[in-house]
Amino acid sequence: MGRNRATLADVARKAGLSKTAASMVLNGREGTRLSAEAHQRVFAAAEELGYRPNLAARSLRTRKTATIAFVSDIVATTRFAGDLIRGALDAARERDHVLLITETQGDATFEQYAIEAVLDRQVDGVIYAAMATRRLTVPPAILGGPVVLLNATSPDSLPSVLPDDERAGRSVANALLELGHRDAIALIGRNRLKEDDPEVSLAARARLRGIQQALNEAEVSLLAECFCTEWLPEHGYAAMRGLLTRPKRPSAIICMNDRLAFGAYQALGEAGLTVPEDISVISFDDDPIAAWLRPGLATTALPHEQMGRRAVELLLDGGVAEPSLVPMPLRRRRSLAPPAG
Amino acid sequence: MGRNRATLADVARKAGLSKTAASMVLNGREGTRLSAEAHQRVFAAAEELGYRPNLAARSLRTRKTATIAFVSDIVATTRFAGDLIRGALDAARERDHVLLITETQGDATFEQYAIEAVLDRQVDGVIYAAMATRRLTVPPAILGGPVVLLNATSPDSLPSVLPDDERAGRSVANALLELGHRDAIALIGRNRLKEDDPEVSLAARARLRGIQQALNEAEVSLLAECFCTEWLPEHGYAAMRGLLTRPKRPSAIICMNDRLAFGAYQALGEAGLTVPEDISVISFDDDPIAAWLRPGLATTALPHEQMGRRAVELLLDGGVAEPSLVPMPLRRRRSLAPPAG
DNA sequence: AGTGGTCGCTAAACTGATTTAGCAGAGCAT
DNA sequence: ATGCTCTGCTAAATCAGTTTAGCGACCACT
Repeated sequence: MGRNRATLADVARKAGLSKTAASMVLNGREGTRLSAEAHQRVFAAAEELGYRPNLAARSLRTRKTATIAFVSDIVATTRFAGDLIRGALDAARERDHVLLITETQGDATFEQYAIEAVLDRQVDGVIYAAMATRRLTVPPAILGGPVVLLNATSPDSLPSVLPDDERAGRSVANALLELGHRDAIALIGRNRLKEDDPEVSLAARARLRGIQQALNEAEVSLLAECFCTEWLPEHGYAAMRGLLTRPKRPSAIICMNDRLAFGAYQALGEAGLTVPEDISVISFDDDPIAAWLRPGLATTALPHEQMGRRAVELLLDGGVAEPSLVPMPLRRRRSLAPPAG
Repeated sequence: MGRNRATLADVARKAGLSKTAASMVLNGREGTRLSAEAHQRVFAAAEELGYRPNLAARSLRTRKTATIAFVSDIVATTRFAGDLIRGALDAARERDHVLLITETQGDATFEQYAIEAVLDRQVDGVIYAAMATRRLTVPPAILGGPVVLLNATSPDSLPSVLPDDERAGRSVANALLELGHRDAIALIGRNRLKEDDPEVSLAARARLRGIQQALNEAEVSLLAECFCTEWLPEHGYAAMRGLLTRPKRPSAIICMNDRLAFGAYQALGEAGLTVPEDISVISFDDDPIAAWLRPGLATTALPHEQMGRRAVELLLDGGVAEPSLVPMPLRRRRSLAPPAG
């Protein structure tokens, strides 16, 4: 890979100057008293030789690598991970940095390995990302340098980036209230484990809190709440079927995520009901499937790209210790309508 | 990040030996005549000091970084990318390597930047990956070192990894033939552009060829073929609606990917038809949605994790120039049944 | 006694950058 | 003539490893 590259010494020789001079010119050092002509000659020589500095040599000396580690539990394999990484990649490129990606797969041995691998490579900082928004404890080994938590918080009060699920909860509830839904709103996706254990999820609790705040302000209470052991389509399907056996049919459904909503759609379709004429549906995440459903599913988007970007910004540009909340925009699609009758 | 780490000199001093001796022992060099006792002392000292070599210093000398560049057009943001990356990550870890990830976003400037960034970091090799299986030309700059194409081929006859779409096409057609479908099989997703331009897609042509081979062998011809401008749910939906207006209703549908099949399901649902009793459906990709559909969608899985793994293996363990085809396993799900009546 | 070979180990060069410390020459004042 | 400052530049150290060349002690053989 790229042998015979020109070195700084080559550039200096060609410019008829010392390595010191060449180094200073190319790094744009202030306060050196090198002549304008010397500058010219160095730039010309570097250009002509296609000089690119050897970063291994540079970082040996400076202890900077212009490289950020992106360590995640399992995020790189999630449907959403791409956006997290893309945002980070973009922000890193803008700052002339590059991303070293590793995955721990939630396994302590792998984590140990990943941490050592990135520390050995002298990365300038670590982004520690989680798949599910949650609280976690970071391995002490990486605390020697800058760390930003992505989609996670920790007891160590490190800078962190989280989606603003609580506000998203309010948006979702308000979207229904504005359309006139009041006494027949049902919720699919309650889950004690997710709501109570911050190491499992922070999103469930925050979304729920947001929804309840908005409903309380409007003095509305939920018609029904369905508990689901997981947030997968099959659970949304089962919950929706359950709701349809009740005496009073809901006018609108809030699902805790899009996959549940997909399941709900399936149950509604089988029951011969149409969205949104018979029932409105709204949810969270903006999974790609939300746009594919017929009609399109209104939802609040997890701003993964923004979050990845923000994490890099906090890491390189410096950031505060309190969590940085990234807004989740409401995607209005055709699954919303005023209540029938 | 990791200041005050012990250096080789520290280890050597503690062991009462020279840096040379310490280096040789720790690298397990054969043919040095260092005593067993010297080995002991070095290992003990390294262990005690928690010594980890500085990789910048090492690679300055050896020109090896134990780092692989994963350069993709836009793959890192696709739903499937995660698996590609995970496979590569796993294989890399097993070989004590790490992945540097960049994206070109199909933009020449970004590509230039990405290539320079990875070459500057002296990576040991490059995996050049594409989102859609296709032919492409790799930037000459990276040809100085080992390169493997992932999900792509190039005119340069570089080692490459591709899914075996043609065989998948045969599996798909055979699955239907085995169930007794013959004269009422329809195909959704023909697309001249994808079939004819290898720089757009290699998958479309290969899948089609496989399907036609299997049908020809059974002396069966397709009832209908629907052309789609894209392979998105809405196009599958439209195509399926079109098929249902014809005099003879198909007994089975082959969709060129799962998103089309999802659209087809939607149209079938609206028409009050059930899968698989009225119509069987089978497709390609094993998008997560295939498992979420009701009934589950039979499909041939893109073996992304395997492919990522294979790419690293070819890169580090050496590989041949002809494309390495990775089988696409058939996922049998409930969307298949013998033709009605 | 001299020569050659093996054993166990080390000094020093080398990789390619950054950075510190300082030198030669010009200009000016005393 | 001397001392001082300023300008424009460079030699050499440094980072932390790997690698080359070779040294001294000991033994065996002629």
